[in-house]
Amino acid sequence: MAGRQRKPSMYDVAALAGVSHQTVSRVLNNHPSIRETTRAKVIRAIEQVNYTPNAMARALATNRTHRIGVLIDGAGHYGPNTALRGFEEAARAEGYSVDAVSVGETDDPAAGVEQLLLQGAEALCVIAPRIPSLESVRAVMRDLPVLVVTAGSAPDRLTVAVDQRAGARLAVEHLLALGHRDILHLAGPEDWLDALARLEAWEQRLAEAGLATRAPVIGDWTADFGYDYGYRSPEIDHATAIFVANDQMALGVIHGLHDRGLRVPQDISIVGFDDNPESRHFLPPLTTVRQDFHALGTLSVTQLIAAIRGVPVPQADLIAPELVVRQSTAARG
Amino acid sequence: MAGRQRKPSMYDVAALAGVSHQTVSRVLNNHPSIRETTRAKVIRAIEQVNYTPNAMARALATNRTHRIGVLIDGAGHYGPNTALRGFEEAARAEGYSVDAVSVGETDDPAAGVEQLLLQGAEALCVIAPRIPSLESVRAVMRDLPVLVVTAGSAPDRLTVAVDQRAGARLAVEHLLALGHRDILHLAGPEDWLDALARLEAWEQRLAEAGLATRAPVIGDWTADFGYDYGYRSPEIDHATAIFVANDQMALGVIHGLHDRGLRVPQDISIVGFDDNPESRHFLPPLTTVRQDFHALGTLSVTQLIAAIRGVPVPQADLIAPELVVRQSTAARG
DNA sequence: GGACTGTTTGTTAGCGGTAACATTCCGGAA
DNA sequence: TTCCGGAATGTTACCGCTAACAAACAGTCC
Repeated sequence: MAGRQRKPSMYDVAALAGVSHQTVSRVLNNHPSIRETTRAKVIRAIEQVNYTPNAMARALATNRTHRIGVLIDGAGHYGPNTALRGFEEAARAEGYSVDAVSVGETDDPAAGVEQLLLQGAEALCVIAPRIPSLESVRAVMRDLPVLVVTAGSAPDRLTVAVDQRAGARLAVEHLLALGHRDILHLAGPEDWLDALARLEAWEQRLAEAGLATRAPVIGDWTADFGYDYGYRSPEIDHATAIFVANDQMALGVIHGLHDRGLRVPQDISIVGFDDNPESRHFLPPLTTVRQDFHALGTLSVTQLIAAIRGVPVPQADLIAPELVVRQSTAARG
Repeated sequence: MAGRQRKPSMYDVAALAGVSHQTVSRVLNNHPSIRETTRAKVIRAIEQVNYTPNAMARALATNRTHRIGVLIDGAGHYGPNTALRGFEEAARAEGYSVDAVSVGETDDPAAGVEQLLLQGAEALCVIAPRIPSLESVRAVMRDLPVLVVTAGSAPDRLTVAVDQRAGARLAVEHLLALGHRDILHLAGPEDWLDALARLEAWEQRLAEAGLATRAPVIGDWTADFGYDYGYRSPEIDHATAIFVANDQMALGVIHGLHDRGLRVPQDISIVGFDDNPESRHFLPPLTTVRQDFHALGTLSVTQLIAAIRGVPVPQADLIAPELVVRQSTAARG
């Protein structure tokens, strides 16, 4: 009801400068045919009344909001959060503002999408998506550009991703090269595409090496889960290495193994995924697969803005991940 | 120029339902005097054309955006990020959307504030502020409600905070009780109010105990910095305990001490601050001070919305932090 | 039956911009 | 001087909604 205090409008500026409101508009939009003296007058008036344009009114008139919606899963985790920061930064540099909605396990992603549309998003970006998020976005794909930041094939939509499969293979190959033959996998939640890709690549690489794989354990990304797994899981007794789907769980696994009386890497090797800034300071420092999350965000903006403009976008190559070898892995004892 | 595809408006709905556009508006806003049959007709029409209201137009007409701006420092860190999630969640529940701008070390916070205002924020929240952010917000305090999530006194503005001083005292007292007398402090950046509060409380508590304090080292919140400090700092030779300003740095410190040949807690005790979800899985698990960041965000929303409505807001009490004792601290050897 | 309620609906005028068209201004060519 | 054409400015309409007022339509009461 109340309404905030009214701010000066173009008409106030126009009156003060002795011109029409449209002239003020032209000055603001750098229209070519404005006399230099007029422009100066207007600018002075703008400063005098401390005018700022009203983005809502402009959006209404132009039918352009310059706003990009981001639906983000697991915003509390390092990877998604870092990607979001990169996205935000790049978008701002291009004159777009971003409207981010984070969806948790229990939230309905469709509600998030709806909110983004209500706020007038011109395009949508889905970061680190779980399958439900993907589906809730499918319905709007014909109305506006949608980009998904994730592994997984995508014939119909835009995608930007670090190559999860390649990353997982790097991890497994590293362990194979060290002589490990019984390599377990502690996976991420099964409704996360990235988790799925890592799991599949692990299975596949082991199959290629002619090794049997045991059923992976499905975790929840948290260190707590990792601890439980490391402390209790019976299968660990027979294995010499574990490929863990993210660094946080890996930290927990190391802790759990420690409490169980197993030493890393002497008794068992651990490889993580992501390369969080903290991972190099675990005890022992964690061998892991680095992904450039920030670049992910930046690249997403490039693609989405091209799509908004209607420019044909070359489907970006997958970003290559990188193996970082530290002390949590060693040759099979 | 281009403009997205035009979506159906109230007029389209009105025409289809055979009523005036204003009646449609009334249905949408739950105006009391609408005949039930009419409401049904309108709702059916809304569904038929798949109408969604245009938030920009509504904002223009009402001069209300229902948007809250958040300026966030250190969005990459656990604490601020978690607070932001809590804030976002609570705001959405109240029917507000949040526009978050994250400012890094090098960014100009004033630019962030300006963007938030341009987007029509009705109120501003500053999370985990460094001093420059606070100053850039001071200028707009008379135009709209501003709330700062931080320690530090605040006669003029709204504040919500975990009691940093109390937290730091808990940490120091714990160490004193264990018999430590030479307690170092690795602080956060000096332009962070929270870091400052922790540092001052450390100094003060030691002074009260009649103990001398050595000049604290100023860190940057990162584990890398903590490692360097733990590995190299000469003063550590004389100390038996270190109070570290956050958990990430504490992780690095433990690593650095380890590489230096010092054992935690046998040779030296470590207390952190924040209680990140990972901290209980450090080796050794970290004794630290827990802050409820999520509650911080929720509480902020409550206060800001009250302020927007013009309701007098009782200045909230400081949220009490909690000491979590784990294995990184032990009685003085 | 007519004036008097209150409920339900319609009409009109903005909110603050931009787009499209109309107009004025000006220097140069005829 | 007159006329022309582009540059500079003004006018009007409209984007999609809400607020304020006006109108129509009951039902009540005397």
